[in-house]
Amino acid sequence: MPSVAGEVRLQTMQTDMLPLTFKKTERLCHRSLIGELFDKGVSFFEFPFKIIYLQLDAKDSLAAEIPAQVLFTVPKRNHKKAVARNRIKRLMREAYRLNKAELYTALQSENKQLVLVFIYTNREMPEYRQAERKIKQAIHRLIHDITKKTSS
RNA sequence: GCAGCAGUCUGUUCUGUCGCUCCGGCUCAGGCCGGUGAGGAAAGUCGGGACAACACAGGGCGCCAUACUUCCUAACAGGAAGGGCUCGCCGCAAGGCGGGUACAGCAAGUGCCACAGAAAAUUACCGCCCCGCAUUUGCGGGGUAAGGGUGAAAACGUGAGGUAAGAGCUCACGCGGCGCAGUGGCAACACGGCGCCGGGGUAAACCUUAUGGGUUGAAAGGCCAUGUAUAUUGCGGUUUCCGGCUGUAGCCGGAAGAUGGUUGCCCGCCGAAAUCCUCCCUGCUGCCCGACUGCAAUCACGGUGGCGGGGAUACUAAGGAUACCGCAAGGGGUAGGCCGUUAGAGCUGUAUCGUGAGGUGCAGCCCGGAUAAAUGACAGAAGUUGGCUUGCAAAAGCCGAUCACAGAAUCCCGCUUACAGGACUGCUGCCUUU
RNA sequence: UGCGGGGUGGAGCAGUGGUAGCUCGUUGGGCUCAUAACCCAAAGGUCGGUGGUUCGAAUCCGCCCCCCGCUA
Repeated sequence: MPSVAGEVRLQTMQTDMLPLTFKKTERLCHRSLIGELFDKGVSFFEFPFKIIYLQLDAKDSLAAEIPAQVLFTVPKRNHKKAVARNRIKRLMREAYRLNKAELYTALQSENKQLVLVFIYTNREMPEYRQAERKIKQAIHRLIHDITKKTSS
């Protein structure tokens, strides 16, 4: 029964410490911060995503209790129709929302804050499951990068 | 029943889990509860408005747009009804039905009409006819536009008269145009009558006529925060003359009137802005002292205004200071918030008026408001549809389709374009049954 | 959001109603021992699409598609 399996999966995730919400404070809305991110941020590819992130040093812009602010974007060049762009962004956001807990705990343990952007670079429409897998991989790599930087 | 054409409407639903936007309520807070949430095209940005800022006595020219009539509308290049023209089908015909239509004027002027052709608009190559000279084919002058050929298009058509040959030159019938009055119609127009005329096409060629049009767009605009921009620099100016009143400081009227403004140009018109007179110390008092956020932005310091007190200095409009007005130049900085912003040419129902687009009345309802931009993801079920299997059929089972076009960005009315499938209406044709 | 410009052989561009052209490139031939240059010749174009106006449209008009640019 796939329905039961799906519900079980969600219930197990609910038992985690962090809730699965995705509020406005977790999204990157500040114009100048976005500019700074694209200007100075570090980037890597996890096909079909390009991820750019920037660690914030002082607590200048973000509120203290928020570990990270994120932004999802799809270039108009690859997807001409607004419907397609909206859908891809929604899928990305959903995958991030369900898998961000690990990143948050890692950041809190390192006492760091982060702004990051996911850019969808493929011309094809994504499958949800595939997108979720790739975003998980990207988050793992992100955690790896952060912890390595602090240790070195 | 099927096909074609034209038009109208609709365009997936339910359940569970986890989420998002806005609104309301509760909570010290994390958060919780309730409600709410894409389209017929939200698209293209092609018309027109609302709204906003700036501008604006008025007239002429220019520029842009529109173009059968009447009506609808806030308005439109939109729509409705009607008329003309045209195409298709049916019919022997009269006519009927359906589709299309940028449909004012070339008979106001100017331009253009390749090639061909004599000539593309004051035509004359071949031809026909007359006269003169040669008397042989021909040459010269004139008349003519019926015939020939060219072309997309050749100077009303047919017949008769007429003539040297011919020609609307004349006549009959017909076709078309203009004018006049008549009948029907609100009108476009239709019908028949009289008179005159026969002028090719092209205005999606310039143009003419009529009508309309201020410019810029929510990145408008308002408030707040930040910043040295009310910065700074240059030029010019904050009047002159006349008359009257009169308290001699001004007031009233007229003329002139810089830089300028008025839609691109011209005329014309508009067009005038100001106060003060040193500095220091001190008391009381008012205001400012971060928009947002937040339960809360206070006090003090500092700044500034008012009313006082004290001290020093100066002695009166020559001048000085600051301020203001217009034009030109002008490097950089801020990149945030709130309002505008969603109750509206609104939606639903109903009655009524109208052929119709639509109008009016009554009742009920509140129905997105985001801003790197919410309206979603997953799972299941139903529906639709395609394929396969079973079955005479009805139907059943399995597999598939992330199930048409597509996502609000100030709002509204239209137009245009995209659109799986489904429903309905009208007309035409064919077939079947009665 | 508001607006502007453009689409013509393989490439870059002319052509504003009357037979679609130029330069480079391509192909064939010549010249040369050979290549380049040079000379001669040839091929190659639904003029972005689709309707309309006109005797006639790349050109004029409507609608649609695509590309580029400006506006913070």
